[in-house]
Amino acid sequence: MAERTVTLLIVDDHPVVRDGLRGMFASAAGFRVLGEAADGVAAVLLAAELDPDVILMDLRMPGGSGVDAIAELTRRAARARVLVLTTYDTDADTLQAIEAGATGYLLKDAPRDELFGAVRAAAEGRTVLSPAVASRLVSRVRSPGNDALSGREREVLRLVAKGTSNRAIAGVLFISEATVKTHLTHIYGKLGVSDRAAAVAVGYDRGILGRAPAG
Amino acid sequence: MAERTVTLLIVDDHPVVRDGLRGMFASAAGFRVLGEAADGVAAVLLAAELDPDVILMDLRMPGGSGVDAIAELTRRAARARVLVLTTYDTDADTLQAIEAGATGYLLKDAPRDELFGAVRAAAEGRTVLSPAVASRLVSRVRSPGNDALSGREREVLRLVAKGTSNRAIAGVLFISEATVKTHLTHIYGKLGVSDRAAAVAVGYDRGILGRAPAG
DNA sequence: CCCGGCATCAACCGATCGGCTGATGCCGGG
DNA sequence: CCCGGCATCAGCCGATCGGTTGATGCCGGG
Repeated sequence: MAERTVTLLIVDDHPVVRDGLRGMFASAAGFRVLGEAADGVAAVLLAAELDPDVILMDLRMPGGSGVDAIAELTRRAARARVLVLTTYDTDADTLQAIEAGATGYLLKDAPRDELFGAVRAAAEGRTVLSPAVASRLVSRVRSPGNDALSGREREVLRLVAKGTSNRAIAGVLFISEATVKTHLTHIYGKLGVSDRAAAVAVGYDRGILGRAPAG
Repeated sequence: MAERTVTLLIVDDHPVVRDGLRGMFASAAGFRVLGEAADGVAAVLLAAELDPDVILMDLRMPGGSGVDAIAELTRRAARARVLVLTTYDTDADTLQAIEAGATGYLLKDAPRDELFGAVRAAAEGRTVLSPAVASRLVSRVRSPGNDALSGREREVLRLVAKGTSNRAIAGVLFISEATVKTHLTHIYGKLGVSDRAAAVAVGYDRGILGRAPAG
């Protein structure tokens, strides 16, 4: 069973990373890289064409995010298992990827052997999570949904981060200022803060706000 | 002159990236990778031992940052030129690396040929900047220091990001609330915002606040 | 049916914020 | 000397914020 060759598709917008991954799997027995893609859209097309066992995917790429690609693969009932391999393990990313259908989630600093093992496990449909991600999921399961912002709340937070007053937010979203305040009260409670500035900071820390360049 | 072999030291905490870079330079003529390091401290030691022409260095690594390593190499008058290769191009990172002595600065999504050219240029002591970094430096030179926060201003901003009120900040910093407000007025002016929430957001966008995981 | 999550809304009021107006003093550079 | 940057401080006041108290309605799941 460990002798079965696992076929791979590598999805990352960084040439260095694609090369590094290809080189790693080329030098290890039991893996075959079928192809590479630099963005989510190409990944979905190539997966349909090449039908790999496992797709190694970064989450943050220009032109369609990894999460969207995973969701699309899931929608198409693609055979491939998606193993997320990324620099970040922020809350928003982790959960979205897993909810979209990813089988595993590893950070890019994982040693080679751990990566190989994770790919094999993913090919067999087993879930592999980096320790940090596993820990975070455990916490989330213990207090489900407690700190996940609703879509509307995220909208409000984004406008707050732009410096928009409650009154102006009400105008933008066609709601009353009282509703804006209510949303903010919920946001503060979920993020464990007491004012808008701290909410923005936690929003960035958790990946709700801002977007770093592709990882 | 283009036939001269450039020797390299690769510094990055991600095995994937180190492998990718080594593979890239192995498949190109005119380069030789002398060694690899996973953190800044090891980089400084290896540079002294191997004496490479160019050091390819990431800025964010555990156990001593890239900027510190660059500064130490500069202090030791190491022969090697440092080419920063990183995921980010935030203001704080860019300037710090260049001020510490880096010869060039490229983003990891640079195509192979651009990377090769940059390494050759760095070996000759020529400065190579990615377009985004170049553009930012030009803006900085046009209005030097205009939007750089003073140390005190950064202290105030960090406390604001924690949700501390002006009055409490005054207590923490042993100043009057009027002084806190004055600092904030300066901060808002420099960051081009009108309230604390937006200041925190821009603080994150510019790398003044927060720290993302290693790139 | 009940419950929870989400979205919506109102009023009151004390606290805080930020603009605006001023000011002083120190330091380094030209 | 002057100038700019930095740090410090004061007072006034309108606007905004956030806590608190309530409320309604929709939807889906048990």
